Amino acid sequence: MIMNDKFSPKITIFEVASAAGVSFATVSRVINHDAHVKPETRERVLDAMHRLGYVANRQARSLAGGKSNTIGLLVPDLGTGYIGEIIRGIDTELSWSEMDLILYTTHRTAAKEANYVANLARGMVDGLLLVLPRNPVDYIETLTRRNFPFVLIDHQGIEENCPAVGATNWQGAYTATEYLIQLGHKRIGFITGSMDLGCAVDRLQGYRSALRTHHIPESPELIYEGNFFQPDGYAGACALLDLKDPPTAIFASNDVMAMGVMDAVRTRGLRIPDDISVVGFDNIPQSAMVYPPLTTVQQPLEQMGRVAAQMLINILKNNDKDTNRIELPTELIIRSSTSPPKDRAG
Amino acid sequence: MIMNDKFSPKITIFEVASAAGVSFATVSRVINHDAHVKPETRERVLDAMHRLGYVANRQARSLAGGKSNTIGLLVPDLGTGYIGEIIRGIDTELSWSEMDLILYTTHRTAAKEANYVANLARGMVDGLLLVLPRNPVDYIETLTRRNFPFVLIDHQGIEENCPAVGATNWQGAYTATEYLIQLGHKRIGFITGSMDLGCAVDRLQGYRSALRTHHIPESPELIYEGNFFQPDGYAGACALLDLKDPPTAIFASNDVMAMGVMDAVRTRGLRIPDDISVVGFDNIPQSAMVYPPLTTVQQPLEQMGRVAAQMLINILKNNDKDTNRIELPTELIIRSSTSPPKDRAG
DNA sequence: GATTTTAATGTAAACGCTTTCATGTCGATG
DNA sequence: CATCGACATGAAAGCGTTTACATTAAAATC
Repeated sequence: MIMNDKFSPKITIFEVASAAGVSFATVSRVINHDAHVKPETRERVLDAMHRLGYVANRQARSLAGGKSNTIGLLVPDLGTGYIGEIIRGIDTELSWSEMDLILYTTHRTAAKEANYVANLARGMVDGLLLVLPRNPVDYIETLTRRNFPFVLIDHQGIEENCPAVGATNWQGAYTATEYLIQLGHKRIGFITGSMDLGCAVDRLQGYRSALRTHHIPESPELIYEGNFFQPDGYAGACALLDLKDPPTAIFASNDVMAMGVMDAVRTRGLRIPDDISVVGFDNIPQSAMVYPPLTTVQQPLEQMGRVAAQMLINILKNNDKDTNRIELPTELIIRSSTSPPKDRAG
Repeated sequence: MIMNDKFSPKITIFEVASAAGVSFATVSRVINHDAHVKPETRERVLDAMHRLGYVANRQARSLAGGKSNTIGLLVPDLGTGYIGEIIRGIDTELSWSEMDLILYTTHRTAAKEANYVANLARGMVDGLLLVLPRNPVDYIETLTRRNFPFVLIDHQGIEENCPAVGATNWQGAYTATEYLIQLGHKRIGFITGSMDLGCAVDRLQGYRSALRTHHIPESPELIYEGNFFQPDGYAGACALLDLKDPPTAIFASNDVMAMGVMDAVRTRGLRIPDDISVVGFDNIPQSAMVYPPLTTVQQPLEQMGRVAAQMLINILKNNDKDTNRIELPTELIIRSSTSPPKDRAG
């Protein structure tokens, strides 16, 4: 039954009811898996529904039932594939429930973000999934007070405790930095992400801690503030390579910037990893495809989406208010963009 | 006004109406930009709405008005960034109208696709945007007969005439092939996409036509049937390079497969472009970032999304049934993965 | 100034469903 | 045999809008 045209004139519960010889209320009960329906009756109704090609009207259900069976997904943009991975996870998980997904792109505009949230929370959707929220402080408190279900994805707040899934950014950056140190690097450049994002802060902290642990003094000039975009990587690498005492390795806070770094390094006629080691963060699909393949810290993006969706559904179904922050482990993926520094190798 | 809590108890048109001292019908008129409202009254209502933080209930509007102000977007998946670009375009265009976007991922399952379409067309959405539809024949006819608005994106049907936006795939492949021929290549390998997709067929035809035009005999063994995924590129390249008389250039039907080709070529210890030239199709963001940067045929993905959204909105608003297939021009982007063949260059 | 048009607003009936409450049926109980 | 409960079903009241249709007020016509 692809699409039942013969019956095109709207099939409502009324039609189904009369076809099955019951009242429309009974049909509604069947739809909603109400226990108080005789199995035989249920069968008859189900059969009629099938025969007529009945499809429930979602808006009507929402209006009457007070829930939309829709969850809202707010993302900054869709450019990098980073978000795509997360959505894939969400989508997979949602396909088990009967929920629909409404997509909103904020284009990194904080105002738009707050506005969307305000509207959505007024009944358009039953729950909210917020990816990489810009400044959620604006609305999280309200959402919480209203008891409106939501889950933050990839946001480490300094704020209160609320449902969120993230990755162990600190740990990931720490491990990667330590790896570089163990290769023999002493001067390691770092390019930050947008510092208004918790994950960017955490990564920087991880880098710093690793240096501290290994008694390598931190040089402010080795830290370049970027914004998670590729040109920042390029600019950052240029700035770092222009230092009198340039780094032998550069750690970019995400893969996209790392690509920019690679570009800059190559432009200068330097080779990766022989002259400069490069490390990224995220493990987006193309990081394996660039040349040389990028050593990076893997974020379990798809899994993050999955887990977030599960959490939200759980809150929705069981009104389980106790779900809290979950951190998924990152993993260092060693590829070919890193090696011991030249002077030491030689 | 981020979110008006003081008034949290549901604000409906009734509340607004009494606050503005008018009947609720008038409020509805204001919302729907009805001409028959005195400007002064409209002002008063608008003011009340703003003060109370009124947000219209979408489900109710849909139910009563018969339209959902939502358009459905059906995509195969979100893995490659290819779709992301298209969505970006759609999203941009939609942000001007008041439409929402519901996202459905079919995971390349034809059955799921038909099913979604069936459901959606029954009132959940006002119109449908179908990206890279799998076998739309199943439902296009029904959709058309029902007069349900939809636009196909990136699908060249052999079928009847219906609203669609695509790219000049044939032309793009022709131009790229011709470029390789002009570089001096005589044996050019070709890796196809999924041949159940119109665009894949067109690209193959473009390749063939270019050969024919330049009187180069077509060798069946130089054509490898792929599926648009990276491993197909790898496998295809291996097969082609294993020929007794291997090609001096390989043209993959999309960038993702071209990456696979590059991988295979490097694995064999051959150099790009010195030993083998590689050309892709799509110009996805990472094609500029791989090494060497990939020569490819640019598809105006973002623009395709934009145009498709415009078309749909146009159909929706003006019931303009005359919109038809639009083909956006492709463009050959020459980067560093191509050069004259070795024997001739040497 | 009485009458017709037109503009502005109000009234009430859908829209398709969920859900509470009331009704009816049946087997079991005293 | 009358009574009680549990279970199955029906009836009806919303849910928050849109949209004919009806009404009123104001402007225009003669």
